[in-house]
Amino acid sequence: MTRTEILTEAGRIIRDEGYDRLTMSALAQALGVRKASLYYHFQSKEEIIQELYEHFENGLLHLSFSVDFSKSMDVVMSTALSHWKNIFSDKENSVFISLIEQRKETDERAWADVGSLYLMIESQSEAILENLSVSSRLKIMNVPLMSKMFASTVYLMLVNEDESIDQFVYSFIENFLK
Amino acid sequence: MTRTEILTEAGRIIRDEGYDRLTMSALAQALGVRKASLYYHFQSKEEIIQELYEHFENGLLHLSFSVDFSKSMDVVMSTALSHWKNIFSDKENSVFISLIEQRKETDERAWADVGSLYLMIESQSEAILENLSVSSRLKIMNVPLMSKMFASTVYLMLVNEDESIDQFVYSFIENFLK
Amino acid sequence: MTRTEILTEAGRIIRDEGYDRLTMSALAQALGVRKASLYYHFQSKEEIIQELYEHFENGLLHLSFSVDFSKSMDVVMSTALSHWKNIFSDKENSVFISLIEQRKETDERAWADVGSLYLMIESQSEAILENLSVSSRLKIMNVPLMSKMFASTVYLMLVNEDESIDQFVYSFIENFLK
Amino acid sequence: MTRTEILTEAGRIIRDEGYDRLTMSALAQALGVRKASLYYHFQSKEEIIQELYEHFENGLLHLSFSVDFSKSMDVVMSTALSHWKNIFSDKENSVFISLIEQRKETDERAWADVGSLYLMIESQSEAILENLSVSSRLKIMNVPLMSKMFASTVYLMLVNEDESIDQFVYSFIENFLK
DNA sequence: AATGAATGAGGTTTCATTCAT
DNA sequence: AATGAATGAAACCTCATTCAT
Repeated sequence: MTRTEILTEAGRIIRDEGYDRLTMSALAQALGVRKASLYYHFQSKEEIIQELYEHFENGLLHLSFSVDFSKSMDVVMSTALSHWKNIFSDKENSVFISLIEQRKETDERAWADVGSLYLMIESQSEAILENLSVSSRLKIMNVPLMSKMFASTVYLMLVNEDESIDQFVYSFIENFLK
Repeated sequence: MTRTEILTEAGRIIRDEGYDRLTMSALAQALGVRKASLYYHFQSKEEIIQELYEHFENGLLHLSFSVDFSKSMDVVMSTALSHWKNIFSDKENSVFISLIEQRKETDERAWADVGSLYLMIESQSEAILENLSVSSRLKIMNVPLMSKMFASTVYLMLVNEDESIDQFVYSFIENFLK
Repeated sequence: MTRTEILTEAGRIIRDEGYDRLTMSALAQALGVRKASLYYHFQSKEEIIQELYEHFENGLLHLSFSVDFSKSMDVVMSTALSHWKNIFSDKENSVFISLIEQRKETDERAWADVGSLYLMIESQSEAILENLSVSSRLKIMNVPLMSKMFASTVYLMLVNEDESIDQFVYSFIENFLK
Repeated sequence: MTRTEILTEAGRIIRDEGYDRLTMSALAQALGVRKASLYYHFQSKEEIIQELYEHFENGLLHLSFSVDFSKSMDVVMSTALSHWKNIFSDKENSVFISLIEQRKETDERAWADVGSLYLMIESQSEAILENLSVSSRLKIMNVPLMSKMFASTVYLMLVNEDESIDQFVYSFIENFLK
């Protein structure tokens, strides 16, 4: 059993059964190991949780994302959407998102991470819309305003695993494409 | 001590200290009462929580909201915004919102309530935008799309107590007012 | 089960089985009660121990002791000896003495109490010897010096339950009686 | 890492942090080694402790001590005092003394060792006082009695690291020197 | 000579709950 | 209407020890 295996299982429990079901007993049992063994790898339950945060903060929140703006608007938007959907449906990331959504009201770190996650979507949205607008492919006047609205919608749908997100994005394209 | 007093204090703890800090001990102590006394009023902790849900589902989620569309668009939107802000900043409601946000990943009822809450905002937004659009006061073509985006943004800002919500709404008005 | 009963049993365990055998499990079992019940009466194990200290500090260390110096030297010394022996053989006090002797190297409070206990013996010894000396019944020149030596010997014998303490005191009287 | 290094560090922990802080984990960590490594050198924690006892019983308690009684009383006493102070302040011995003082109520071996240690002081004191008395340099009649008192005082002061021990011995000399 | 990994036993504490009063 | 007292279950954690490598 490695640190990573423990973290993975801990994440799985948090996402599938809920944060408050993550107990050292449950974790040990799920790993087919005795409780005490967990303490060989981690000093405390808290350390496990902090490591989960760290792991994902260093990964998910620092993902870079490049778009080829020479492509048509359809393609640009589809690419972005795929990118986001992949991020949010990725097994590992979904653990993190579940964690911070459950803990954001209680744990300042989670709260900050929720903010960062939203900001990631918003800033990427703005970059895309800005570019498309500048290249006169979008009939949008107030880009920052539109970006905020677009990002909010996308963010909410991603977090809630709302499957109609594709439909929304296509609608958006249709409506604002010049 | 009444059922209501217990519920109020339980809500306060959930909102101010977090759901997992709501223990029968903490609740009793906060009420200046012994633990056992709580069981005179409620059969279990679960009953307290379910009652909290019920109380707010019957109140907050069924709030009706009427707008006087004879007023100018500014006034209509301002009124709606005030209405929403009042709802979300209301002490009692903030308890509920905090509860469902903390429990939505774990508790199906909370998940459903989060959905309902969002829907409330969305349907009211749509009604307003629809009306303003029909009366030609808004330059919006696709009202459902715009409503979704508007509602998502407003909802996120309300939940996060983002104080720039006024600014957002005014920007929106400026941009889409004919 | 009362607080006092718990304290009594805790003391008994410390004295008879050793400080490190005082566990909440052992204590509960000895009292015919479940572990959790102890926490109704005390917030923590530490609280039990501090209460043991307090109980005895307020009792044993503040014992007043009056001697009738009109009696003969034999009687005065016998009385003092009985007084001390009673104190040290008293069941409750022996618990405290055992506690502080076991903890004095680890726990500052115990260390201070050991000091106080010795001082009690020393100051009472000095008072007695001083009086007997002033009334010319003792052939002692340097009373403080002699008191210190006498008190040290008595203290060590009391703590170690050395049964030859009577013999020592009688020897002392014989030797220094005018 | 040698057996001796382990014993030294174990002793250091006992003296500086207290017997109950001596855990195999703490010991290993202090030695910059993994827990399991300790079991290469010792079969058990108990073996470490027994070895500590043995080591010091064979050393400290069997120390011989010779005095040159041709010197003046001042010198004889000063020499004895230095001898004792050196023993008790010696780093290695202080470990042992701390150990037996902490364990004497719990561990019979410690109890016996405390007795032996005291006896060492007492018998050496008696030898000195006897000699000085026989050679008419002390105005002491009952040497055994005086020795016991002197030894008790010295012992207590040594164990408690009472720095006024010099003052006490000088007072004693002044008072009983012929 | 050392250690990575695991573990059984047991430690303190918290929790929701019960029940006689 | 309230509570004093108790409790089973389970939480987190520590400890000495083992064993294959």
